[in-house]
Order: sequence, then C-alpha cells, then structure tokens
Amino acid sequence: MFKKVIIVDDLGSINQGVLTILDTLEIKLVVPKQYCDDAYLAIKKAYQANEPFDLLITDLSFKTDHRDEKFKSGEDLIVKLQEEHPGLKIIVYSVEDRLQKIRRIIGNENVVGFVCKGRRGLIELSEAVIKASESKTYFSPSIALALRQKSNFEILDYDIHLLKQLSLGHSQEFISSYFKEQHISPSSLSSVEKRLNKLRIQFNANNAIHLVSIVKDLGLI
Amino acid sequence: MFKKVIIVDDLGSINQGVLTILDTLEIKLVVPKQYCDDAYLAIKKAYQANEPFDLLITDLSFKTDHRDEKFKSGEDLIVKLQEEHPGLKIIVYSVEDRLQKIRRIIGNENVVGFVCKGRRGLIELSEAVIKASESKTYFSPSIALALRQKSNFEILDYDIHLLKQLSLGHSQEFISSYFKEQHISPSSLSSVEKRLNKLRIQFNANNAIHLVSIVKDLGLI
DNA sequence: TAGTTTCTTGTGGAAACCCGTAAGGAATAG
DNA sequence: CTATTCCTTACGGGTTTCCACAAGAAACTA
Repeated sequence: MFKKVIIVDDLGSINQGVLTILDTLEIKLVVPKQYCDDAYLAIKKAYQANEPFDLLITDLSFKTDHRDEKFKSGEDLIVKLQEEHPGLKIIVYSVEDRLQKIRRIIGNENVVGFVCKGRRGLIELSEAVIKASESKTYFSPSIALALRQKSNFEILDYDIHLLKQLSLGHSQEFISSYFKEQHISPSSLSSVEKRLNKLRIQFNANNAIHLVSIVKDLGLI
Repeated sequence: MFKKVIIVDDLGSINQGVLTILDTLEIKLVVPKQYCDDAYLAIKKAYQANEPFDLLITDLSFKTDHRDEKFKSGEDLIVKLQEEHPGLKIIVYSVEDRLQKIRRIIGNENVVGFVCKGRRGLIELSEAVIKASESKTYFSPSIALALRQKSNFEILDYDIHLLKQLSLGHSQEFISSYFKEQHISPSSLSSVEKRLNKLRIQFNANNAIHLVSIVKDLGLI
C-alpha cells in the first residue's frame, strides 16, 4: 500500500471523507490541500527532498477565489505533473461526466483511476486506491461503461434485466418463457441466446459465468 | 433511506468514520453517542417526542469508566430495545468474533446487520445501512460464512480457488487439466464437478452461474 | 413500391454442464 | 487383518449452453 499520499479538493468536507477512507486503508501519511498551486509546490518540495509522494488524488474543477492561481483546474495540474513527474500516480475524484473530457484525461498515462463523486464515491475511491497500489487501474462503473460504448454498442435496460435473471440462476429456456409471460420482447430462446452472445463479445467474456462475473464487478447488476 | 440514525461507540475516532459514511449516504440527521445509557435515553426521548430513530448502529463492548452505567454492553442495550421498541432496526458494528455470541445476537429480530470492524469495515457498514433501508439484512462475509458452517461444511482454499477459476470463465474441463498441471488435488473432471455440486447445494444455487453470483456477493472471491 | 437492412425466431449439432451410479484406493476403526 | 467409511476417479445419459446458418417480419431507403 502507498505510504505518502496527497489530496487536492477545494471542499473541505469532501476531503474529510477521503481522509477517513485512506485511514482505513492504513496509509500513514496523507497531506490534504485545497489549492492546486499548493499541491504542486508540496509535490515539488517532497520530490526535491527525495521523499516523493506515491499518489495524488485530485478533483478537476476548483472554484476561483481571491487568490491568483497558476493552475486553474485539476487538469492543468495533471498535465504539468505528467511532464515533470511521470512516475506519480494520479486518481481523479470528480463529478465530471462529460465523456470527451474524461477520455482526454484518462489518456494521460499517470492517471490510474477515475472515480465519480456520488453516492458510492468513497467506496469506489477506496477500491481505486487499492487497485492503484497493485499497479492496476480503476474507473467508476458508469465511466467504464461509457468508455466501452465507443463501439456504438448500447447496453439496454433489457440487457440488465437479462443479466440479472441469469445471475439468479435461471436457465435461458426459463428466461425466455418468463419474458413471454411479462410481455418483454424479444423473448424467444434464440433471441435470448443471441443477445447474450452479443454481450459476451462486448465484455470479452468466455461464457455466461464469466459474463455475469464481469458485469457484477462493473456494478452493472 | 433512513432519516434519523443514532450511533453508539466509545471510540470517538471510529464514530468519525461512521459519520462520514452516513454522510455520503445522504442521511440528514445522525446522532453520535459514546455511552449506551445516553443512547438509550436519546432513543426514549425521541420516541416520546414522536420523532423516533429509524436505525441504531452500535458496538458491543464498551470500556467501563468512572460513570456507573445501567447498560454495560451493547448487547444489554439491544435486548432492552428489542422489548421496548421492536420497530427499531439495529446494526451491530463490532470486532466481536465469537460465533456463539454472534448467533445469539443476530437471533434478535431487531438486528438487521452485523459488520465486523476491520479493513473493509466502513465499506461493509455502508452496505449494511443500504440493505437495512431496503428492509434486507447484511452480515459481513466472514460472519455469513461462519454462520453457514453450522452444517459442518467447511469452505476450503481449494473451493475458493475453484470458484475463482470458474468466475474467470474457464470450463470445468479446463480447470481439471489446470489443476493437474498445478498438482492441485483433486483434479479430475469428475471431482471438480462433484465439488461444485457440493458448493451449489451449500449455497442454494441453481447452477454454476448462480453459484458464482452468490459467492461474489458474499465477497468470497 | 421495391430493395435493403435489421431484428426476431427457428433448427441442428457440438460442447459443456448436471446428475446418478459405481469401481478402486486410502484412511480409519475394531 | 478385515470391515467400514471417505475420497477420487470414471462413465453414461439427460439437459443446457454455445454456435452457425437460415427463413420470415419489421423498419428503413430510395
């Protein structure tokens, strides 16, 4: 697990929650900052002192106030750090939901995680930190899903319903007749098969078990 | 989601984390207490004012100090509340791990959740609160697992390994030969089938998909 | 309207899963 | 040492899933 972590977020209250989460992950040294400039200086300083940070958790948008800041947004900070400290891992913790922007940001190699603030935000953040410490990446399910849809493949309510039924241990035969009963279309066994086949391809799953396992991990069902 | 929640825990620091979690769940009114007696009085008072609490989150063991308390432990409090306010839902948040005691406590009908303090404690607690708000119950995986073992059925590392392989989309045939390679015994297809059959029965699963779905929910893999 | 594409359903066969039964071997009890 | 039990493996057959192909219906296009 990481030893030195720095957090930037202009809302003190959110920082509070993040601190608690990091505490439960037994990260000893956590430095909270409310301004990007402050964070940048702290990172620089730590680097020069040969005690660099392992991880940066940052928001994207910061309200501007009386201070005249060099870095206007989290993205500015990320880009700069990417140039100067390619080794520093970054997790974005933001409400951002514009796909284009998100794509651009996670194209940045330092960004190893992107978590949406929200109901499950802190839980997902904790997940992201754990993954990052294992040199893996983590993206909130909604993001992961959205990014996946570049191949103009849409996951419908129908699919969720179908996957849910499958995860409950119902056979495709059963699901077919269940759909007929409920007047959910398409309902034929063949169509159920076909749709599951599409989903398997979409999610790179070997079989139905794998598929359910994957979509459960994504929090889709 | 719940509106009024009361927490009892003698360690202020843990309370802090719990407060943060409840905050992210958008629970408006959260009352923290450090003594069972205080909590009991607050609950009584709220009830008489016709503004009762929806949920109590409590530890089990409390250090005794100068105060002479009526309720020596969380269990005393729970039993009393069960008699007087059968409608109040209770989630236990404790390090307790003695099975007998846990069984006794969750036999209490008001207890709708039992979460073990620990690494994933806060995350599981959040899960428990959500479940409780949906009138479901939640028990930490380790507890759920332990309780399940009354039927002298033990879940082995072998089983975890097996389930993991299954969830990765490997066929039973493949798993068999993989086990042979890795010198993991038993490895025959027949044995793999047999063990999975036992697990299905144990977890009340209809088929392999259902099984994987269930053990994933339990956090077993 | 006629042609094209997409969606739904059907069919057949191979592969995988599910389930009962049974043989052979290892461990244990008497 | 023998009998019993438990564990591993094997086999057969019914069920379900997986996959490729194809026909009919519906929607879209020119």
